[in-house]
Amino acid sequence: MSFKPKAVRSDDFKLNHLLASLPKAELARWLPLLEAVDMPLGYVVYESGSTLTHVYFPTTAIVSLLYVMENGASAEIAVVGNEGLVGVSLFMGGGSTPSRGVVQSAGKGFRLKADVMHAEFDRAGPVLHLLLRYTQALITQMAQTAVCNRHHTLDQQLCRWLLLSLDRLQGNQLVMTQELIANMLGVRREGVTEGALKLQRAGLISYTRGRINVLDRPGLEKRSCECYAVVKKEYDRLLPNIQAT
Amino acid sequence: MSFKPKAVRSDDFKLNHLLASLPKAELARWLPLLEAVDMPLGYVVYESGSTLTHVYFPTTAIVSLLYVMENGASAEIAVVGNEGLVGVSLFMGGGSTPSRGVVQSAGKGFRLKADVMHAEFDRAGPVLHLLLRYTQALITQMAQTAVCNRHHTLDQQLCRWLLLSLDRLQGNQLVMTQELIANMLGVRREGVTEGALKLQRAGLISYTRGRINVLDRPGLEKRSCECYAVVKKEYDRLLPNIQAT
DNA sequence: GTTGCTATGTTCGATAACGAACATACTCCG
DNA sequence: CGGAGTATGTTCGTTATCGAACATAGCAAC
Repeated sequence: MSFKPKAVRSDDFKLNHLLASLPKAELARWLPLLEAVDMPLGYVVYESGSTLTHVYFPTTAIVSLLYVMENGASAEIAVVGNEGLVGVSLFMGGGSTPSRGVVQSAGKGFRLKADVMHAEFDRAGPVLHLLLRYTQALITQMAQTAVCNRHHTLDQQLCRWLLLSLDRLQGNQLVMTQELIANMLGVRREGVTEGALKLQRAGLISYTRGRINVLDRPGLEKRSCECYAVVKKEYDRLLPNIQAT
Repeated sequence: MSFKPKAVRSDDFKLNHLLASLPKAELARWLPLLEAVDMPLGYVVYESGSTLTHVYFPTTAIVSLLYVMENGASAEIAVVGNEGLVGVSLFMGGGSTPSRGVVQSAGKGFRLKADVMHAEFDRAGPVLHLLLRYTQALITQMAQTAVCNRHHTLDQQLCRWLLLSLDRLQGNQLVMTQELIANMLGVRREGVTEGALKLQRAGLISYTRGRINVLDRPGLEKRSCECYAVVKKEYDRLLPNIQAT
């Protein structure tokens, strides 16, 4: 029996929408090179300023891109789940970026080595255009985060954030503490508690110790600011083959 | 005498750092296709959701990318001057973006038609990598804007904004009203007045009716939040051939 | 020089979020 | 079952910014 390096054997990769939408030829090239990885809560996918060694394609995990300031405070810039990929700076140029990628909801994913990614990108084929369209959608999310941070209330932003996370998960339960949410939004934990209480009292969610059940999704959308819809619409426009979970 | 379509005759294009850093071969192709344009204050380079017809390379003008909300409030996402280009969504994919590009400081620039840009991009040569590195720098600016909007005071943001604008101009005078600055930052005009007064009293700037003179640039940098330096450093890293004005 | 417009300055109460301190309550583990 | 650790709830004074209203002052056109 010969040694066989780890390779993708299941169809799990299809859970990632970018991987699922690859043309057959590229998929055939990628499959032997994709490495399945566990992405536990808090795992740092990449560190601010460090050279990226892989690009990650989450399937069931969610990764937050966040910036940590000199004084330790942080703010989320964007969130990436099964709709996308973590590490755009690898193919955009530079190979690093002044933010951090942290797993915000535990799960699995796949990764591809940097040199493989570069080679694929340099083929200048359909993969390039797919990745750039994804990056454009990510840019929209970042831009909208900036706007949202400027103008919208914590309550609105909480709704937006819950919806963004929900879109990247199966089911309607989020496993995360209010403390974690506060860190992502860059606000105090108490503020999240108050916001969550309002939502619970209104019957939109219910939660206990790190488990949030969304009971009324349309209700959340109503309470959210426009930012959620703007971003969602832009993802759908730019990546039309990629359906929501 | 045959008709000669308008073409670039002066060396003004070199004022734009991206154009100046083009390899000779690409420059030769581009020169006959570059169109010199006036960019007056308030000129809308592109509108939210509209299909881009050109990519703009400012030389002496500054363009703000901003998002206008449903209720009319606005917030700046990023600022582009002679270091870059307006209209990345044209080559990133989609051809439009949910923001608006507005001339924030009058001046001149050059533009290139969409189909020319696409053709250049598809050559997958040095131009592609240059444009993507620029886009990566722009992404950093957007991300940092999000962080800044979350955590920093109006006074700090005002300093950051003045410095960002100053970097994109020759000289040390900014021609813009406090009202305009307020619109860009997404704050009240009164807030800008108070911030500007503090800076004037501290001897860092002096101004009258839409003309701001920067007297002490290092002083401004000290009062600014870290965001300015982070963004500047990233531009320098990603576009090393491109010097500040 | 007067009139009108625009830019800047000033004030006041209202509000959203902060920072800190502390109270409760669930759940896991022994 | 009981205790430790963690998650959530509550309160209070403080601060930055808002929204609105109004005052001053430079500049331009007649």
